[in-house]
Amino acid sequence: MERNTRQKSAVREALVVAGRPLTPFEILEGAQALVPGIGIATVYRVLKSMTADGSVVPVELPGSATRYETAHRGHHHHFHCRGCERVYEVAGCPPDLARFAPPGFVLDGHEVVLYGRCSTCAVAGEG
Amino acid sequence: MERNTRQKSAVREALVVAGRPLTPFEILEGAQALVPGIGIATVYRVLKSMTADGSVVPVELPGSATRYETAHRGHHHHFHCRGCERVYEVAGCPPDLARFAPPGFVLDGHEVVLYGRCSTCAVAGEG
DNA sequence: GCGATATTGATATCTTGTTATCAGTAACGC
DNA sequence: GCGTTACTGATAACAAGATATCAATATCGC
Repeated sequence: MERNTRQKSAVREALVVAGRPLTPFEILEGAQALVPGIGIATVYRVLKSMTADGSVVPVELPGSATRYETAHRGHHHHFHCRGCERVYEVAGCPPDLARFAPPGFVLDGHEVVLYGRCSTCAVAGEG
Repeated sequence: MERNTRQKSAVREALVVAGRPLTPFEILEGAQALVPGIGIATVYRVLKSMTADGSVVPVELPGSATRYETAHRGHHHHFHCRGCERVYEVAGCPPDLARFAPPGFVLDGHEVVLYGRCSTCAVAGEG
């Protein structure tokens, strides 16, 4: 039978607190604040089971490692900061994307990724 | 001094003929039709130099290997077929994406990826 | 509290995409 | 046509992300 462990709670909590998609390594850092000593293997294991049970969903963006976010967040897209490499959730979605599909193509999904600088990096001018 | 070789021409030709972003392996297949015996290492080498001189640009999409397309094709996006995994170019672009960026965020680029079935796979029902 | 066993942490291993190595080949200025 | 040397093909090596291994530990029904 599945057991509730401090490690699983820490992973879930790290994702909830962040409110944005995190890489396994970012999750590790967040979870270590709650459970010192937690290892990356455990993070991957927990993410795998949470993805399987649907409580967490993978977020794949161009050219970077898979991130994870809590499920049931509604349709949304992402903003990828070029300064800190963090990914943020953005509400809203361009209407009528189907008109861009070539004739005869069947559209069943889409992904929009915005690039630029988050409020912190825009001010700091870093990166 | 740089030399023109049949291999370089074959890689370029494969990209031009396809008219869509190709993976290094797809390029290899296309180039082998022109130059039997061409190897994957050469494809990578040629792509690297063409990317460096700007005649070819890398196309990174979520969850798949980097593809390459000829440069100077103007602003466009891509359609990723779930059936054959081929990626097609799509013209057009949703207007006013800046309104989706959170307050204080500076937008300097975007990527739109459409998913579904290309005309061939839509008819075949395969995948 | 006890015991069965699911889970963990450290690390080795695997996978996929890409690059380096190196001897043999071919492009091109002459 | 020749010679120099950039280029090629086969394959070993790398890199990064993810998974497997295994002894030690912690959870939870009793």
